[in-house]
Amino acid sequence: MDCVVFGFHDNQLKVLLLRMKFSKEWALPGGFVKEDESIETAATRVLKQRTGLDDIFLKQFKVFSDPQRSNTNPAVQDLIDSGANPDQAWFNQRFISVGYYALVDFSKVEPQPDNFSDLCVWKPLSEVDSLILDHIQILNKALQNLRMQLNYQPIGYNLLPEKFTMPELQKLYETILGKELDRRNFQRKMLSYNILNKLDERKTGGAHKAPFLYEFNLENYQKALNEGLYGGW
Amino acid sequence: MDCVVFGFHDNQLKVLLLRMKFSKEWALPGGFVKEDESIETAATRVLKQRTGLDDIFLKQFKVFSDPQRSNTNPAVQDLIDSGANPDQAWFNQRFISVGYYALVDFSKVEPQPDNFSDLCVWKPLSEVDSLILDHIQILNKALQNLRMQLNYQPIGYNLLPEKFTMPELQKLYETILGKELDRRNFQRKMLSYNILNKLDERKTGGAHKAPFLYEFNLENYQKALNEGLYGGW
DNA sequence: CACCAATGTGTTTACTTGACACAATGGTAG
DNA sequence: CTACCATTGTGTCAAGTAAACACATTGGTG
Repeated sequence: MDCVVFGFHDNQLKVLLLRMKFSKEWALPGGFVKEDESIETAATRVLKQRTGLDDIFLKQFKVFSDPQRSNTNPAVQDLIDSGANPDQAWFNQRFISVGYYALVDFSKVEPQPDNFSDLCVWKPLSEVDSLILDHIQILNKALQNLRMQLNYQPIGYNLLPEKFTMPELQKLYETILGKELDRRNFQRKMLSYNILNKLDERKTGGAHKAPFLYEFNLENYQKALNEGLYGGW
Repeated sequence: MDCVVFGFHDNQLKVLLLRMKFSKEWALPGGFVKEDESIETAATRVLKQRTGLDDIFLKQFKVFSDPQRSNTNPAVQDLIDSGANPDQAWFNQRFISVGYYALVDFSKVEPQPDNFSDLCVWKPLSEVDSLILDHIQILNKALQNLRMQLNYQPIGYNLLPEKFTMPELQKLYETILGKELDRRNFQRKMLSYNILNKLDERKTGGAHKAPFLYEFNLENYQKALNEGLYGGW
């Protein structure tokens, strides 16, 4: 099980990455599924360890099962190094991995490396180049799925603080999509989904006119997650 | 790996099911993933055996990993019965299954039972009630995903013959959705996707006015599969 | 050979989306 | 303290899209 953890900060989409102790290569957070837990449970458990957070938005997006994806594992030395080693050959067998992506509130995460790594940090997407194994493919596929999700499901809860402004939400969308949107049309479209509650507060502090704060209407948000935003037919 | 194979016949959506030799319970086609193949390959291999077809539309939709889903396997007797048995305890361990759904041309399928089953037949969705293990949940989740797919991806290739009429395509949509659509609006919307080639032939034989035949424009169809039908943003 | 169910095609209307205008606000620079 | 201005709040208009509906055409059937 491997997780692509997305966070939003500095008007950038960032991913949580680990640096392997030995090879100093970068990797996605992940872990093995225990005998008595579901994969969801494993993902939740691992993410709790890496970020300190419970209740993370998690979406399973693909199983990676190419027989060649892991049979020569460059991280073997790290694994051995970290003491958890039964037998080197064990690590060099074929593994199947279920890919998840997670959306989290950047400001609430406290990154923690695991036993195989010495660093756990946020990296802007643009600065990610090479990762161990097929992790770069997992990352790309996660991003593709995230963009797809934008088209028919709501996004933002778990990625933004509880209260946020319309411009912040828009920036999030623009960042994920990689293009700019019209401010007024965005607001109209967003409001038409009925997943937002407009609050009576404004966000002060920034220069310029203070924008209103919004929060997600969790009931409708959840409904939209299940049923999709566009009826379609 | 378990597959929900959908076919369209008699204006009904049907699923391919197997009847277990011993317990006479119904099950989805499935199989184990070999050491040296990907899960896709395994699914393709098993479907080739069950249906005789290559090149089937396959979509991975969910991994089923509840630890309780299979640890008391009602099909154990069938497995033992069929000779392929190492050790009864082996079958009673915990299994994880990757769910796929497949869309096939009903008329081209030649159903073949596997080693554990004595029957392989099409069942209308409405007549499916109980299946072994969590297969009924797998089926329901597949159906839910199929309906979702209808909203943002084209469907029909693999489910219909090469040449088909607009009313046939509409019936397919109506069947999957479980509701009726306006004939004229359906046609306009469908044509606007640019995934159909209108042919100069008509389908004769039926009573009443002979409808035109269409075929899918594979290039655009494939593009629409990848990019989705609605830009969204 | 008239009938009729089903198909091909078009129109009208309501609604949605895209492009853009203008007033209001709240720090900031001078 | 005040004019300034980037940014936000709100609205309008035109173009495009979708829903509802009408009518002529066709090809077996009785």
